Amino acid sequence: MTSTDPTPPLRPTRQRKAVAEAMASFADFRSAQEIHELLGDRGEQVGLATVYRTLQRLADAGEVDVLRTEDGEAIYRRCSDTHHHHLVCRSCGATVEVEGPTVERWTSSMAAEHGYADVSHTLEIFGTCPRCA
Amino acid sequence: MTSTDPTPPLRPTRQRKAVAEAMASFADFRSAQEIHELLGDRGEQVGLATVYRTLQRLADAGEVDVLRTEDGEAIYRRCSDTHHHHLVCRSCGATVEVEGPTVERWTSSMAAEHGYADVSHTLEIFGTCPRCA
DNA sequence: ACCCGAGTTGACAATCATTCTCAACTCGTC
DNA sequence: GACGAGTTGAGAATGATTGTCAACTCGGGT
Repeated sequence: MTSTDPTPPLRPTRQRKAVAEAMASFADFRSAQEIHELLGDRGEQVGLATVYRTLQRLADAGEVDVLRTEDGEAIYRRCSDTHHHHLVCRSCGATVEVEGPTVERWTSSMAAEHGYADVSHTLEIFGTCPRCA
Repeated sequence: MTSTDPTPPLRPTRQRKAVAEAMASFADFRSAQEIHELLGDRGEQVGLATVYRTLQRLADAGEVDVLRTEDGEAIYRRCSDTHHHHLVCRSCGATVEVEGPTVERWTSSMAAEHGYADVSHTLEIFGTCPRCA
């Protein structure tokens, strides 16, 4: 293997910083297009393609969570670095990160019971938050 | 209420039967396009738009499950009528329906803890099935 | 300061799944 | 056998996302 293939250099460009800042400025899930728009409002001119590329990197790096709306659109949100799930308000989008050993254990045992290995899972909870109730 | 608005008439057309049969012929998740193709192979000529429409009806009626692949494509599968989740093989797509009060309870309590009402959730488990291991 | 190559960017074209449009068609019924 | 509502299909339209590629920017030498 000739490939040491270290972390390929990542440059802190104006655009990347702008996206990172934008992501830090809201707590719910937003679509790439919305984020792009938000950048425009802030006066930070960033190409849509770049927004997509950057969000993808961030997602790969585990710095943002990606979800799919009912109609298949990808939405993003900054997140903590530990494994967790989301409790999302159907009406206003307010999001709470939740976690706990219960589900983790349950999914593992279900998988084991059927002989599945290398298990991972996705779990999202939707509801109406107290403020929207 | 003037609206008795009963089940709007649903006609058992050749196309709808064909799709229903097709859905019964496989046990994993397939995309609308794949299902359309499968119909073609079977000699049942059905328009793509109709396949989409029919799948949507079936999904609304709860007769098929819909999932989103990593890249946002919708995939369908016939399912039992009770609430359940899926254990899907990442490599061959083999699917097992799983259910249990544990998760249901966990999600409810999490929601309650944060004051969320009207809760629903989605949960999918991915892994490598025994045959693909 | 200046040069250079690799990593980046952006405008725009290209993809691709899904939905829309609407005239022609089919069912079950009268 | 005719009627009207529900259906269908071909193709256009939509909309998110990705690809293309020439121009640009960074940071490390020199």
